[in-house]
Amino acid sequence: MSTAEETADGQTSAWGEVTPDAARRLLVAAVEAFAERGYHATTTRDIAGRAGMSPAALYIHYKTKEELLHRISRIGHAKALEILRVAARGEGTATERLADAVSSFVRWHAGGRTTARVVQYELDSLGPDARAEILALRRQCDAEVRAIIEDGVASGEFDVLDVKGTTLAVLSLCIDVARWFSLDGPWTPDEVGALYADLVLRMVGVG
Amino acid sequence: MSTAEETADGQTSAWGEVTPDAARRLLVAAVEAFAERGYHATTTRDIAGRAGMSPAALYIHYKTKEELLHRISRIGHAKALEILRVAARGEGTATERLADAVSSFVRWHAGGRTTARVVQYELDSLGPDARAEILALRRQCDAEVRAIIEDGVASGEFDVLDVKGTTLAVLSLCIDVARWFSLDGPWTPDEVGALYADLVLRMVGVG
DNA sequence: CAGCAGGCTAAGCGCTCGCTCACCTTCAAC
DNA sequence: GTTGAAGGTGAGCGAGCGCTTAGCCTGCTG
Repeated sequence: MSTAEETADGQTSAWGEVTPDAARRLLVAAVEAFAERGYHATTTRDIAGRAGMSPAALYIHYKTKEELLHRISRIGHAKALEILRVAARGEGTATERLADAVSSFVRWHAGGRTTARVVQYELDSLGPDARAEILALRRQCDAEVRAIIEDGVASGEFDVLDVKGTTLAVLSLCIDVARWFSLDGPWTPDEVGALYADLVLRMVGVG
Repeated sequence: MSTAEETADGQTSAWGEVTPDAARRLLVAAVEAFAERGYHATTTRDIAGRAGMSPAALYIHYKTKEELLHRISRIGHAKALEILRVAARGEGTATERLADAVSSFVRWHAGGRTTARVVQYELDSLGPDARAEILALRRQCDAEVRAIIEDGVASGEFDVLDVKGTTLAVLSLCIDVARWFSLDGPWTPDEVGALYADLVLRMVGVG
């Protein structure tokens, strides 16, 4: 195995920042377990077992099971925000930037749906403080998409009745990909990304 | 209290078919608890407590905690399917029927989001047999929406590149309403229904 | 009134959970 | 070669879980 690790669903992980090695293995194991069964149905024994360690080893690197979820959520949301930022603040027309944002955001949710599922659906299992921190990142994601749509409306590219509602719908559509997407299904992440970019452009009145 | 019961989020329930009274109270309590905390984080003691009964009372009316989820899922999916059927098989053009289907489906997810959340997001907590039964209902929901879209394509009302993918996206958009909608937010269920019907018509190229 | 079936509870069983603790190994520093 | 920090284990604690059981009310039947 090289230094670039692979998760079960083939996504090149962004967990490189997590050290030491044992802590990263535990984190990756937790992502897979949480995605499969949900946070509450996952036991610390299961996580440690997947990482090839004893149950007690988990507590050398993490204070609680919830800290694992918190770390996963923060890193995952940071990655999602980065993807949207790059697209939103890139060059090109609002149309091009929106298509870019949607297709790359959807590709991330489809290709890394193990991570995305945890990040998007296990939020409520966090305590109030951690939850508030993550919700702040989420609001920033919303702001990036809204900025593109507002640009498009201002330039006359888009025809949108309700900017806030449309922004929410676009993000909602992308996020829900993590719920239904499967690599066994008929589409690749790239294909869903392209399809969704087209659908979203129609939603904002392009074409 | 009248015979028409109200859940915490103000939805007039469709639980009238559940008898006797104690069994219905337990079911409504379970819906609320599952929606708030998720199936695995909900205890049978919590459900019984919300229904004003002792923990043991639950097992007079239901064999297991999972049977509660199963019953909720089946009744909820049947209701969702009925909503789509009425819209899909009503009179009018494909455009009118699609708008009707989306707005009423979204209204159900928003107004009864307590129920909808359980129905749409706790499916994986069911055992294989129950899960398969519910997935069959879900496929019927998909078929109803797809039929409308195919009608619209055939009549020339719609311009759709990928009927299967667009059907999935439409349903996905509607379902995700249950995740984010809140009565404390800026919209009523009716408003979201109208907004989403407009967005979906744009997705299928009605313009 | 006695008999009894259905609905309910208090108590608690067996189990697994998140988490801890006493102890062991490895290895770099001196 | 000794030491001490870092990383790991096996055993197990207290708590809470889903679920059961013995027995108690209540109201209908004869």
